[in-house]
Amino acid sequence: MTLRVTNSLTRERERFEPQDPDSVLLYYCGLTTSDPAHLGHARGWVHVDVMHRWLEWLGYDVRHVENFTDVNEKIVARVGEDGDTEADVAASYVRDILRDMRSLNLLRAEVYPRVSEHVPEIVDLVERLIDRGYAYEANGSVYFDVTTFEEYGKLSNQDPDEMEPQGSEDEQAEKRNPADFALWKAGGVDSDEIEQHQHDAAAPAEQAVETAQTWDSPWGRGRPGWHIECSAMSMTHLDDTIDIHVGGQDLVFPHHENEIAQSEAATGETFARYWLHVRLLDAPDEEKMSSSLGNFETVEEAAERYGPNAVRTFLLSTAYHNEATYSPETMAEAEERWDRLERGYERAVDAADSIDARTKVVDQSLRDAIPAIREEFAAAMNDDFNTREALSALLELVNVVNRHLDEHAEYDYRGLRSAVETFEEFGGGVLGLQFGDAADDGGVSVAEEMVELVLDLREQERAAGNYERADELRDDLEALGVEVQDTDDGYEYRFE
RNA sequence: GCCAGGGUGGCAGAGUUCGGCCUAACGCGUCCGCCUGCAGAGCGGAUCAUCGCCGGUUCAAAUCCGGCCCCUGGCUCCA
Repeated sequence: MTLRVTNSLTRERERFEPQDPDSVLLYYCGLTTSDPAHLGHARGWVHVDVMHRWLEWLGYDVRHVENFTDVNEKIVARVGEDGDTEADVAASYVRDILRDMRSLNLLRAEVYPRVSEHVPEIVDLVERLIDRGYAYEANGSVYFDVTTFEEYGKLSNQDPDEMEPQGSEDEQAEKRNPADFALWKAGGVDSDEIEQHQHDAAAPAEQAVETAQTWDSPWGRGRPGWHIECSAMSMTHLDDTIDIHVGGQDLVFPHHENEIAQSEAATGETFARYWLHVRLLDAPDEEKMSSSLGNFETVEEAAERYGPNAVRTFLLSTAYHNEATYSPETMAEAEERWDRLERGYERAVDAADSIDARTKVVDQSLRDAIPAIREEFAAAMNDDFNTREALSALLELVNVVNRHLDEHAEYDYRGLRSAVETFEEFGGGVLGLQFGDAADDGGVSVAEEMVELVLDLREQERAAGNYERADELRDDLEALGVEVQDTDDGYEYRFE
């Protein structure tokens, strides 16, 4: 069984074979640090995270690089009146974004390179392109001449002649072809452009512009173009040719198309062998969710409100390249799915813990189901990272466990243990869900002891027939986020 | 206009690459039953889809071919 992925370059599902059979070079086009991260970004992160985890499960050594674009007009537009600078604003958003990533239990990338720290590499790359005849200088700016790269348009399947011009009017005047794009931009940033992106609390555009970073180059002082960074950082931290390049599908053109052109022109080698594009998340009004439309739910809000596991369950409940809509309803459903999964896991753990490891009870239907479910999960992941199906397989495992527990007076120890292992290995290790988080820290917490104290009191009230009082106590605990369930063997509870 | 991707039950969403195991998964919702002081959780059962429309190929089509309708994204900063 081998991994197959849908390659945007060919628009076909292909067998995945990295250059080096033991390792995978993975690059993800990260964020421009000009706004808080929203759920749409999280969709990309979580799917890339799961790809990373699955590749490791398959035995590959994964080198994962994810950039931050910390030099950009939109960042300058966020400069406030309190004396901060483009660099300060960017650094502050980088911190927030890394915090958001941690909150979603993402595996760390090996490197999070920033544009501001790679200007020398960018300048080198631009020089190479000029030397090789693919780029030209004009008034201190440098442009890539798209007519020199025959395959220009191969990713987005477009003809440069039919494309609309890229860049501002001033740029148009100095470019040879309308579709040429900037590799290096002379001078600082334009205050009119900044003004367009500014919010309420912004500093006057003229003042903000003063804080924009510029660097020396062979063409004079200036700033790197938008696309060149990813090429430079990908080559610097990975290699001239990488295996997988992932990004949002909104980046197909022009960003990724331009990356291919400038990278392959510079090295003569294939830039990325497999291009995977994550579909944009739709907002409740069915428009795409995006920073520029301002219709987003931030990662911080969502993680706080629903918890990281429900958020991940939501994002993984749709395959990465399909349409997905965020709404209170779809999110609520994801919460239910996650709850069912976690309860199933906890039931299996509790049941296994409650019995002697030496018991000889065997439930053949349980034992047979588990390898089948494992196979289903692996097949789903290998089929272009079909996380929806993978999640379904795990929910099937919940069914199997529950049925076993309900239908048998004596439990199958080994069967339950392998179910628990499957939850942990696939749900935890691959999908990055965190089971039994609250109870995970070993000893019994004070909170638990106090909840038990209250529940013991409630049992006394129930025994005395004071149901009204008992229900009050249960409601009070519920209000504090403690879910109470009565069973034949007494109460059970869990923290929500 | 050009490029890309979609339209599957009340909702959500797999399956379409390589047609048959799809009388269509998993979940949510609704209804009934078991259990329960009640509730929840769980279990059992039920409800719910001629897979956008029309035509074709085939022993066989959600899956292939042709036409049509509708939707979304990209072509401008955006994961």
